[in-house]
Amino acid sequence: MLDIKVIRENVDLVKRAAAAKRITCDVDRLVAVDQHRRDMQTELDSLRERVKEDGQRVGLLRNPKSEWYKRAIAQGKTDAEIKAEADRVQAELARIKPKIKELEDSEGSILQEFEQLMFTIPQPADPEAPEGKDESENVEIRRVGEVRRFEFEPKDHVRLGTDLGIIDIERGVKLAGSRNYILRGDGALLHQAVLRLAQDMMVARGFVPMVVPVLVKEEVMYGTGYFPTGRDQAYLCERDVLSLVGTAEVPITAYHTDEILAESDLPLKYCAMSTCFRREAGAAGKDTTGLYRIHLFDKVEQVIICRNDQQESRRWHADILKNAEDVLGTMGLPYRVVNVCTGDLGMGQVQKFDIETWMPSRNSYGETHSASRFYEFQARRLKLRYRDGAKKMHFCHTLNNTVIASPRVLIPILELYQNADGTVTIPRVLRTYMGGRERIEKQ
RNA sequence: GGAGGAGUGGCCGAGCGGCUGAAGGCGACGGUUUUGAAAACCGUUACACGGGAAACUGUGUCGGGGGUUCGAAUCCCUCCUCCUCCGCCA
Repeated sequence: MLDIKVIRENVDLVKRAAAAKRITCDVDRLVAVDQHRRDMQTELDSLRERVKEDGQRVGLLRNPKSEWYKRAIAQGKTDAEIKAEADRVQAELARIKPKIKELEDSEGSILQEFEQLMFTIPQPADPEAPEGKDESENVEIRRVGEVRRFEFEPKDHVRLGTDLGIIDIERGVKLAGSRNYILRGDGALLHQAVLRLAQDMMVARGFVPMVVPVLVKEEVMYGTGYFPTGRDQAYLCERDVLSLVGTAEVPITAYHTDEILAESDLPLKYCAMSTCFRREAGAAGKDTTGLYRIHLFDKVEQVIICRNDQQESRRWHADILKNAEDVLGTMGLPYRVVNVCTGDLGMGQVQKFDIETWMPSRNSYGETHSASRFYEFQARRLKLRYRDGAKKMHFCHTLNNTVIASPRVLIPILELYQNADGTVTIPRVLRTYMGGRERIEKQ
């Protein structure tokens, strides 16, 4: 959400920014509705002021003990005259009342439209985000790690996992439909191992671990920017008006909703491991094989809430990016970092770095992490504020990044660490979570 | 799920139809005093939207929504949340 005052004064800029993001929104309509809304408020305010003042007068005129009443008597008015005046004013007010009600009703619908339009205006991208139409124009920033060359014919993770008895896609689909899977034995353990490793690293870096709701209220989805635009990507529990989150970013970022924090509280660093639910609507036929694009996965997410300062926000962005890179680094996985172009940015993101990890079966880097900063876009929607030393109120800045998402990350792990005999060597850092074992063998 | 009770400012807590955005206390902040600190005393201490260059000013907000009334924190309806008891379940 942007500040309506800023939109009013920068209509062209907002339009251009939306165009750069390839997001359609009706800025002109918003500005018109805003004007309408303000006119209406002015009118209503003055009407209400009158009701308030005159209503009070009625009370005083009807109260023989009031100063007003005594003064009127002193001026030579009779009780009957005073009563008549009270009746007159009261009758007049009674006539205004339906008019106010009528105005209030139309104000309601205008406010509603205003809010809806506000929700569709994207946060302008930062100048550091490259201009581009879609993900094909993302810009690679760096590559880290050696891509392994195989001296034998490598298997993809599905073949490998199926042969080892640790991945069972067929039965996953039997139970839950396409894009579902079952991990068993060392597959299940490996999944939990990477999550634990990631969480332990974050805790060591001062992030507060949390366990959060994954079924949340609509306002939380709106607040974080996933609604209304991304509504079709979410599983809804309509009977209860709750939505399953696609990431723990949602509940963590919304944690301090409606609060006014102290500047000294900031930055707040949180992480949470949670299950993530995604409908993958519109992705039919895309990435259909294996554990890449699935409806349900687990993820450790990191979120930072910091002061309203773009430079500081940038620094934390670099920080959370490094956290994720370190997780991949410690597991010895080769990856590259990509600066996401404007056309591939979401509603509220000002800049996003994706980390893509090398996946032999795809013969390319595949996205495993996504680090975004929002400036105050989410904070405005969530009313997430703080007071500075001079007691001035500001919206916070928010940022988030994946720490690890599994089973997607199991793709590079299994494929890159496979051996000619079909076994998989367990990366050293994961062994403590796997009973100290060195390899995964057929079960 | 059934029966009761309760939701007021950062916190505690008054108010139960009018001049109450809300007494009092605590906390926090600023000041006086002090070598410094404490104590004491004085003052300040919500948010949103609108108007205004600003000073300032109008409106709304006492869990949410609706209603009664000239006028509602106060009365009525409804929803939500929390507490207690009973039932059920992990």
